[in-house]
Amino acid sequence: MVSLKDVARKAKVAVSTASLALNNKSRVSPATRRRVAEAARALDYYPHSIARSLKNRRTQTVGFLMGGFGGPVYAEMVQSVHDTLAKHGLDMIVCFAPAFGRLTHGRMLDGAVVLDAPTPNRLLEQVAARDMPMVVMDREFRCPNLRSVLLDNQGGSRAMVAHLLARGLRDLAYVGGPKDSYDSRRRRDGFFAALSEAGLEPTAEVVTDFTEQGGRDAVRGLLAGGARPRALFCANDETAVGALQALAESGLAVPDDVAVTGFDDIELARYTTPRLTTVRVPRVAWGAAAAEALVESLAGRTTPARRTIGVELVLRESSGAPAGEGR
Amino acid sequence: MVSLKDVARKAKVAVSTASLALNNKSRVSPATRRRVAEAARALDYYPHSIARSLKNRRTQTVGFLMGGFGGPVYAEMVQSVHDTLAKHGLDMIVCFAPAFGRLTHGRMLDGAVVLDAPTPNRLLEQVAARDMPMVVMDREFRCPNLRSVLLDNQGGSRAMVAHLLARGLRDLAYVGGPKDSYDSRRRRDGFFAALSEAGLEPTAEVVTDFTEQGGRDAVRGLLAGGARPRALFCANDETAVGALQALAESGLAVPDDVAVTGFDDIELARYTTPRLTTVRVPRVAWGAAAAEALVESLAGRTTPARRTIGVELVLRESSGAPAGEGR
DNA sequence: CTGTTAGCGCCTTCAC
DNA sequence: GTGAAGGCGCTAACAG
Repeated sequence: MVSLKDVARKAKVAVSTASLALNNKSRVSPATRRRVAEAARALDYYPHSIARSLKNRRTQTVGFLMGGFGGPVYAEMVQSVHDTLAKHGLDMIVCFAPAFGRLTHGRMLDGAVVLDAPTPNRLLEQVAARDMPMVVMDREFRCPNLRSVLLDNQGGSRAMVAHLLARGLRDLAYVGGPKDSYDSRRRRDGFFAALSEAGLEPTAEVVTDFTEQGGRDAVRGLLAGGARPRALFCANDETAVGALQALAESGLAVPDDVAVTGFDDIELARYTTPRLTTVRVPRVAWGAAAAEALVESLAGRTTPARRTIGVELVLRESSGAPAGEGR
Repeated sequence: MVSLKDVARKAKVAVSTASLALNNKSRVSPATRRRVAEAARALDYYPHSIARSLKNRRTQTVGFLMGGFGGPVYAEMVQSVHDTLAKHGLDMIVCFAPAFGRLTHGRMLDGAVVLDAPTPNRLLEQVAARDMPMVVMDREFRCPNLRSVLLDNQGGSRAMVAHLLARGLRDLAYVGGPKDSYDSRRRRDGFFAALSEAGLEPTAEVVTDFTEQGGRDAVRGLLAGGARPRALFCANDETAVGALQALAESGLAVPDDVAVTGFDDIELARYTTPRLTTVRVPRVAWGAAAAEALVESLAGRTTPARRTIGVELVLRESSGAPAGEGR
């Protein structure tokens, strides 16, 4: 391990001078600067990030707290967060709940992006109180050092309901997600609000866990119970995929007997039979916006405490939209 | 920011004593230990990881170098690597090529797992030479501080070829991936070896970029050129999905006119029409094995320089396997 | 058992 | 323009 001291010795200057020279800081004579640079190169010197961080009180690293990359929704978004941070010279460390406290409290991180519903507000408040800027993507939260970058889930649900109603469908069933998820709750809010504004009530409501399996089971149960909605509004695509399977088993035609819609626009949505009408969540833009917000906070600039990312309806055959649309 | 010094002062002991007490190190009298613990709690003290790392010369963090989480193959594997490392008290920092040198040279990392074909061997050698243990998942490499954990790509290809031949298919075309990918090259090796051992030659060979789009274009080209293979051996699933689309466009039936096989067993493979026969890559086991190998290296234990992870044939309808198999 | 001392590698006043 | 000294927060000898 070659340190600045070694470089200084080789260049026959004091460590401080070597430091200044390498960091282009104060005025150092061109001659010494060159000697130092040369010595550094000769020794293959590389600054020790940890030592530097200790001194600067900045690690150039931000954490991304999430529940797991498992789902098809996250990958692109995480990538986007990473890339955006990288553009600003920041590294990203992926962390799950167990490590989060240690990482933040230990000041291993300069800041964090959070997308993990189970994490309690209290923990976020604690971390924020220790003066660590954060951006949350899965809840509204008013607190110093904390900003929210959220999806317009309600808007998406409303648009979807409007689409279904416009197609003349009236008996809509809601196949929902976990109540501990912000996105899930807001999607539900939008659905119910839109429906009641139209003077309607849902035919049925079931709750699932946002998985394909969960969707299949829920819809099987629904059908077994004798319900015959004209449309299933599923709160995410994976659930909708399960719903399609359950309907196929029962010999019900989609969309002629029952229309099905999802939410997220995962890749799979273009491959189901029929292809799935859904709400596109702009994952790249979402992640980038979150990262940018954090960068601003780190720079000490003031930014809106809350930002909303728009979503977009994607019409395909599962809701009876004309074939060929929605690629 | 409350430091050990504050705790020591509050507990009326020396910093070193406080350190010992909190880390349960040397024998400290129960009374002092308690006083220190209490002071720490009262002050809401948390050790500063960076300072600790500087001293210990260990960051408890390992890097995962990859090309991007984009693809459907990576998510599960990365997750598995992460979880395995977490079990050993290590954090994982995801890094892409541009940041890798800085992170390793700056000793921000204790070690690294590498899965990124474009990264030159030379860089890995440099890093290894700086005494950083690494595990590579995408190349064979003999070098101190470096071990390989690889997929049995050849075995998978051979098994697949055997399956196709057993179904009586003879005119096989190879739809390959990028030549700079280790997995891609090995899959090709296995295919050609198995075929030539059977005394056969491929009908055609095309190269793609492992994407769906690439597969579609390649197969379109193949068909436009007048080729009429009885089976398309695609070197990954995404390519195979593209191939299925191209065949559908041409009105060719799968598997009756042309059989199609993939490699990886991504989720999508169960949803194509017909469902895709492929080689299952055990992503969780693969990631875990890589992580374990790194942990062993970090602990200074000697481990085999190379380990191979087995793969498994998954028969579905696209190769004419009886429906109902392969879930 | 506890305190004193000496760094880890770097950066940054502050004199010269 | 350059060097000496101090300290970031923590740990590990070594004394007492």
